Formats: sequence, C-alpha cells, structure tokens
Amino acid sequence: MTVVRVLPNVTGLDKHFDYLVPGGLRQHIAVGSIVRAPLHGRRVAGWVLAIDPVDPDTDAIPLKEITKVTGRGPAADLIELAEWAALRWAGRRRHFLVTASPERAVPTLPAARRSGARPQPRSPAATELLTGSAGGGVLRLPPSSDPLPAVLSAIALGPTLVVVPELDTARLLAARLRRAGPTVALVPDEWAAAAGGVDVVVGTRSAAWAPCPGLAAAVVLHEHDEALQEEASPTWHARDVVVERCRRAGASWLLVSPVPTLHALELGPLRHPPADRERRGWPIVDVIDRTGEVPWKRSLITSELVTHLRDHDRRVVCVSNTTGRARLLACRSCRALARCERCDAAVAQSDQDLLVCPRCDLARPLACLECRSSSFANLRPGVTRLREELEAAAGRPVVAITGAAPTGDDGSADVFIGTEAVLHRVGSAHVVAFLDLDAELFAPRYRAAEHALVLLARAAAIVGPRTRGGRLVLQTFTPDHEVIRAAVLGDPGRLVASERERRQLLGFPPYGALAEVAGTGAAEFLDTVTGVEVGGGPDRFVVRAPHANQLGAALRAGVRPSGSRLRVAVDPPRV
DNA sequence: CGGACAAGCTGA
DNA sequence: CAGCTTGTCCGG
Repeated sequence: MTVVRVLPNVTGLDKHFDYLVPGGLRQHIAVGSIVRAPLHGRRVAGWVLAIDPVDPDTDAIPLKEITKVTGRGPAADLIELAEWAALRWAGRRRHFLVTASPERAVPTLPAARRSGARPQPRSPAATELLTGSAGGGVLRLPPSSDPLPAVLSAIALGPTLVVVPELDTARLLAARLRRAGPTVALVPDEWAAAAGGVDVVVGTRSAAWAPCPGLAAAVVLHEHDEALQEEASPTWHARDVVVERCRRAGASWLLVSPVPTLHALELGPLRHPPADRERRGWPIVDVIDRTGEVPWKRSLITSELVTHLRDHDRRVVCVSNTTGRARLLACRSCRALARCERCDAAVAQSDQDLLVCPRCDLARPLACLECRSSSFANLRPGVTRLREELEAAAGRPVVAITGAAPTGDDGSADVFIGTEAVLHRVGSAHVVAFLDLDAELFAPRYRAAEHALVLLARAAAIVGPRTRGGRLVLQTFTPDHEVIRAAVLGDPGRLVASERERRQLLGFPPYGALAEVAGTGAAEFLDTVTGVEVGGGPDRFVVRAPHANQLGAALRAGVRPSGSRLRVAVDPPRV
C-alpha cells in the first residue's frame, strides 16, 4: 500500500508523520495535496510532503490511514520553496504552506484558460532584464509612471506572477490586464483558476506563494514597499521569495520601483530611463532650510508652508512623523491596548522604541503582551495639536489622518495632516509637505535614509511629476542630506553609493544578516544557537551572521526552552 | 497545538 | 483519597 509523508497543519508542530493511503484515495493524492489524518487522538488537516518516501524512518511503527483527501494544495515546487523559506526566516513550514494553500477546499481544478495571443512586449528595458543572463533585474521607473508595459513584457514570456503591496493596486492591475487581453486570476479569491492555469496571476504579498503552473516570469511592483514583508514572525519578504522561486523554476524576474532597495540591487542588474527623463517624472522639490530659525521661535509651520496653505486652490498634505511621541498604542493584530505589565496603565512609545509606562517607568520591548506582535496602532499621536495650528494658518478646514482613525479623504477638506499613513489615504494633491523630514532622516534605524526616500517617492506619486506642477516641500535642518539631493535631482541613484558603503562598513543587511529575538526565554534560547554574534539584551537581542541563510538555519537549530514565548524576526524592517 | 497522563495540592 | 490544577510529553 502507498505511504505518504504528511505535515500536519497544527501550530507549534513542525514534524511530519507517515500514513497509509487506502486504495480508493490513491488516485486523488499528489505532493501538496491537503488531507485529513488521525494524529494523537484527533483528526487534523495536513499537506502531503512526499509519496512513498525513500527513507521510511518508521519501519517499526504501525502506520495509520489517511481519512480523507480534502483537495488541492501547493504544487511540489512550493513545498520545497517552503522548506527553503523556513530556513531563511527561521520559521515553520506550516506558515508558508498555509499561505500557499487555498482558503477553501479546492477538490478539482478548472481547465486551463490561456489566451492564444501573447501581448507584444512594451518595455524594451524590462524585456532586456527579463531575458538577460542574470535571469532578471531591477527596473527603476519614476514615481508616477505606469508599470503596465513592464508587466506586459513579462507576460510575453509565458505564465507570469505579479506581486504588488496593496490589494487595491492588485485589483486595478488585474482589471487593466484583462482589458489588455491576457487571462487573469486575482489571488487569493481565484486560487483555483490560478492553479488551473492562466496567463497572469496577480495578488498581494501572499501571491508570492500562489499557484502558477509553467511559471515563466514574475514581477514585483513597488519593490521598496514595506507591505511586501510579513510583519508577524516569520518575517518573510515577497521579493526574496519571488526571486528564489524564479531561480528554482528557471523563470525570469523583474523588480520595479522608483527607489529600489539595496536588497534588490544586490540581486541583479539595474536599468532606468535616461537621467533627464527620470528627473521629469519627479516633482519640483522645495527645500526649506530651517537652520536660520531663531531657536525659541521654532515652528513646524514655516512661512513658505503658510503660502501654500493660504492658496485655497491647492490641495495640501502635511506629514509629521510622531515616532517616539505616541501617547496611546493598540496592537494591530489583536487590538489590545498596550498596557504596563506591572501596573496596567496605558504605555507610551519612547524614542528608543520601547514601551514605557508613564506611571511606574517600567520599560519593555515593542511587543504585545497578548499576541507578541510588535506592530502597534498609534491611537493618540501629536498630530491633533498640529491640525489646529494648521487650520488657523490656512484659514480653511484641515483634516487629521492617522494610522488608527478610519477617516480618509472624504471630500470635506483640501488640507490634511497626518503621520506617514496620510500618504496612503490621500489619492492626489498639489503639494505634500514634510514638516520635519529630519525625524525620518535620522530615525534610529539602519534603514532610515532608505525609508525617508521611500516616503518622498510615495509623496511624489501623489503630487505627480514636475511637468504637471507636482511639488514637495521639505522642511529640514540638513538641506544637503543625500536623500534630499536625490529627490531634488530626481535621481535615487545618488543615495545608493553612500548608503551601500555605510552598510558594508557596519555589516548591515544586505551585506550581512540581522535578526531580532525577543520574549521570555530569549537568553536561554540564544545560548543554544551557534555560529552567530549576539548583542543587546536582556529581553531583546540582536543576532548577526554573515549571510541570511546561515542566520536562519542557526536560529532554527536552536532549542526553545519549555515555557518560552519567543519572537524571532529575521531581517526586521526596523532595528 | 491539544489530549493523556503523572505529579502536586487541598479539604473533609 | 477524590477532585482539581499544573506541567511535561508526544503524536505515524
């Protein structure tokens, strides 16, 4: 009788078990199939990792039988990719296989839908990268330019996967592609159609794991966007999964962004339009040098800004980052209010990314007590007061927009103030003003400069190119900063050389691997991890190794002490 | 993870 | 010593 190796879909259990397959079920089973099987007195779902495994380490044990075949799951190549990702990000295979599986059972696949005609490639630069000897590359396009030609260049090669950071972008792109001719599956909703076979599979981060039989090419749009990385552990990044998947499949890949990350530039060659054309795609940048301000008269609302605010024909978006000054926080995953573990008071976020209790001064790492998530919503930022001041200066209504509030651009005002979330909520404006860009430029994170340029690129997409009057206003005490020069010249490449040198010198990613280990039992756990350099502590450690794969493997080989509640984040977005 | 089973604590 | 909690082990 056939034997299958099954990985149970059970949290906290990363072991596989062998089962017998009753004759009637054999024909419905393939590697990746989702089955039900008895385990320790219950019935659990799981994935078939292998059929008739060559190393049945289980000779002595009487095997039980599979109960049922639920349906299709991730194809064999994705099962292997999950194995790789589990090592790379020190996670469990289960996490990745859940992401790669349909939300509801798919007993049978629909027939393939492929349009006979392939689109003409529309972007010579994209085609060059996709068909080059490196297998792929990075395409830098100015902020508001249309990526569709590059996507069509990929589709011309065969079945294509397209990953974008946001669901709205995915929906829009899917609709545009359908109009252009190719057959499209928007995942996760159309997982079955994608698995059956279409010309293009489109989706957000999780689409890196979507089925795409015959994969010939993959495109990641907005490669710089943080949403491409999973916030919860394992903190995998869609860019890296897509590139590894393509390498294994012999497919081509393309990373598109106005401001590609150093991580992307390490993966393959870069192409971009001629300097003058790229620059025309960026907005006008007004740098407001605040170094001349009288210290006791400092205000975030400068006279230059007031000029824009008083021009009632202009929509103005103001960005003020309140990092380190949040008064009230709630967990983004479980919605619990961040409270002090000793006295239960609501805690504030300090400048050092600690949760600090205003009542008893106890500090702890940025992690939810309920669910260990480190992502918090800022419920009471300092933006409220700024809104009133702006309104007085502008003489018209000003709407405050923060990450937590469900408000957006409802048409009731043409001036907005908010944290960087405002850049996601307002679709278009004439001017975006960064009231205190230095807070971004000098944030205590190794990726601060890169992130600041990402914000400027996002703002640039909101106001549009200089040829249509788009304008950024940057208030700063460091007008010669490389990030500002890059924006002024419309040349993101200006930041790359200095940033690369700095990171190489300090061994920061991508020229070295970093992980953050926090939670109870972290110290004991790290005692069992070998071949890495450990710093920080006592409740939050930074772990380093020369290469990401090495770091992930070392962390996964570590022994978690009983009762430990660890959060392991490889390549954490902010350190 | 969650069921099984052992060991520890409590009260009549 | 039944009845309950707490902890550790392990699954095919």
